[in-house]
Amino acid sequence: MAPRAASKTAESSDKVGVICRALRRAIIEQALEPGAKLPEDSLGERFGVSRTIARHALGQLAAEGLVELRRNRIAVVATPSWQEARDAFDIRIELERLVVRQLAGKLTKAQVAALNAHVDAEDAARGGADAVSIRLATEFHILLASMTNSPILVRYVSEVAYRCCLTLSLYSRPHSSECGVTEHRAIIAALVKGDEPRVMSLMQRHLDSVATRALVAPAPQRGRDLLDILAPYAEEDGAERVVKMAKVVRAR
Amino acid sequence: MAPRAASKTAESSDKVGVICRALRRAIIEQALEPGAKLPEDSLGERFGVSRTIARHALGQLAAEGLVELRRNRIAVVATPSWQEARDAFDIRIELERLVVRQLAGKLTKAQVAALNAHVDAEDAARGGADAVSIRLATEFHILLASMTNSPILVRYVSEVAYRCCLTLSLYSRPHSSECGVTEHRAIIAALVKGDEPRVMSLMQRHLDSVATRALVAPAPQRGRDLLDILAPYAEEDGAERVVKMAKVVRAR
DNA sequence: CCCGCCTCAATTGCATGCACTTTGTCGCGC
DNA sequence: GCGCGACAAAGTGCATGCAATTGAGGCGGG
Repeated sequence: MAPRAASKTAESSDKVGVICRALRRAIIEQALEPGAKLPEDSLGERFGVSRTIARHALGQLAAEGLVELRRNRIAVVATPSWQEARDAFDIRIELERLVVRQLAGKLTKAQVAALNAHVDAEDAARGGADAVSIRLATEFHILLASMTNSPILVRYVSEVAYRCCLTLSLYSRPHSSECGVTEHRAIIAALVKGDEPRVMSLMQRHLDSVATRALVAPAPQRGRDLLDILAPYAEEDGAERVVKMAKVVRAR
Repeated sequence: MAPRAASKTAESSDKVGVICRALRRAIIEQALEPGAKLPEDSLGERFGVSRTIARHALGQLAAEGLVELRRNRIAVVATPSWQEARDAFDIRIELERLVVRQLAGKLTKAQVAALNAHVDAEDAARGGADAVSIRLATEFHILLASMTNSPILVRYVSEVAYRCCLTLSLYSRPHSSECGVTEHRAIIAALVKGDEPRVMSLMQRHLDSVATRALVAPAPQRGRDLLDILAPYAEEDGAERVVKMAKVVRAR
C-alpha cells in the first residue's frame, strides 16, 4: 500500500530489511524516542530471528544515523544534537531543491495522480494521530524523490528526511508540526507548471519553515546532555587537531 | 598520517572498520575493479577474522553503495550505470557547494595550512601512480568537508565522492584524470578571501569539468553490461508501476 | 551517612557449525 | 555433436555457543 521504494541497497536481503523498515517506522512515528534502548536479544526475540540478524539491522540503521552504536553497550535510538539537526536540514534543502529541479515540468500524469493521492491521504490523516501525519509528510518528500528515478538521490533524501523527522521529536513543540499540506499542494502545482525557479524557491521555503518552526531554541540543557557536552573534550583521536579545535569552538 | 576523519557512525567498532577502510581504499585506488568478487571467506581469511565480521563489513559498504550484495551470491564491487554516475556527480556538486558556502571566509590559519599541505602532497604525487593521485584528489574534497565540522555533511560528501571515484575507473579514459590541482588551489584562495559566490562557482565548475572530462559517452556496451541493460525489464517488484515506467523510458 | 570496592547478572563481540542455494561440470540420451 | 539433467563444490543465510566487557547492586570502611 505505502508506495515505499524498495531501496535495493543491502537490506532487501530479507529479515534484516524487515527489521530495518520496522525500526525506521517506529522511530519516525516516535514510538521509539531518541535514547530508547535497543538490545540485540530483545529485537531478535521480537522479530523471531537470532541476534546476528538483529545486530546486522542495527548496523545498517547506524550507518543511516538513526541509531547509535557504542562498543559493548546497548544500542540506542540516536539523539542528534541541535546543531546536527540544523545541518541535516541544510543538507536536505539542497537535496530536495535538486529533486524538484529535475522534476519540474517532467511529471507524468500518473505521477501527478500519485502525488495528489498522497496529499489527500495527508489531509485525511489530519485529525488522527500526530505521528501518522508526520510520517505521511515525510513520505511525501520521499515519494517525490523516488520520481527522479535516481536511486542515489532517493537514498540520500530518504535518509536525511528520516533524520530530520527524528530531530523533530527532540526539539519541536508538540503540535507545531502542521507540515503544511497546503505547501505540498503548491509544490505539486508548480511542478506541473514546470516553473523551475519557483518550485525550487517553494521547496526551500517549505523546508526552511519546517526547520525554523520546529527547531526552537537550542534547548537549554535538557536532561542528561552533560555527557554530550563533555564528549568533544574527551576525544582521544590523535589525528587532525585542527578539526577538533574548530569543533570545540563551534560547540560554544 | 592520512587525515582521515574517523567517522564515528558504526564501523569504528574495530575490525569491521578496519576491513571497511581497507576495502574502500582498495576500491578507490582501483586495486579492486568494479565487478571484482568479494567472497566472505576470502576476506575473513585475509583480515584474520571470521566470516561474520567480513559479512558485516560488506553490509556497511553496500549501504554506502560501493559494493553490491546479491542474495546467495558472491558480493562484488559495485558497477554503477552511467546514469548513476551522472546522478552521483549532480548530488556531489550540490553538497560541495554547500561545503564551500559554509566555509568561505571562515577557515582558520591551521586549516588553510592543512589544505595547502594536502595540495602540495597532490603535486608531489603527480609523477607517481595514477591511483594515488586520484585518491589524494578525492581526499582533498573530504578534508574540505571535514572542516565544516558537520558530521552528516562529511559522511555524505565522503560517500558520494567515493562513489564518483568508483565511476571514474569505469567510464574515464586512462590518463584524463588530472583532477586539477590548480583548481584546488584556486578554491583555497577563494575560500580564504571569503568570496562566497565565487568559490561556489569555482567548486561547481571544478566538479563539472571532472565529470564531463571523465564521464565520456555512455560507453558503447562494454563488457557484460547485458545483464544491467536487461535488469529493468525483468523487474518483478509489483508496487508502484509509475516509477517503473519512467525508469524504462529513461533508460532509453 | 556517604563513599569506594567487589561481585554478579546482563549484554555485546566474535567464531564456528549446519542447512540451503547457486554454479560449474560431467555423463547420458538423442 | 548437442542439449539436458544429476551431482559435487563453493558460498551464503542464519543460529548458537563461549569469552569479554560493562553496569548495578550489595558490602564494608571511613
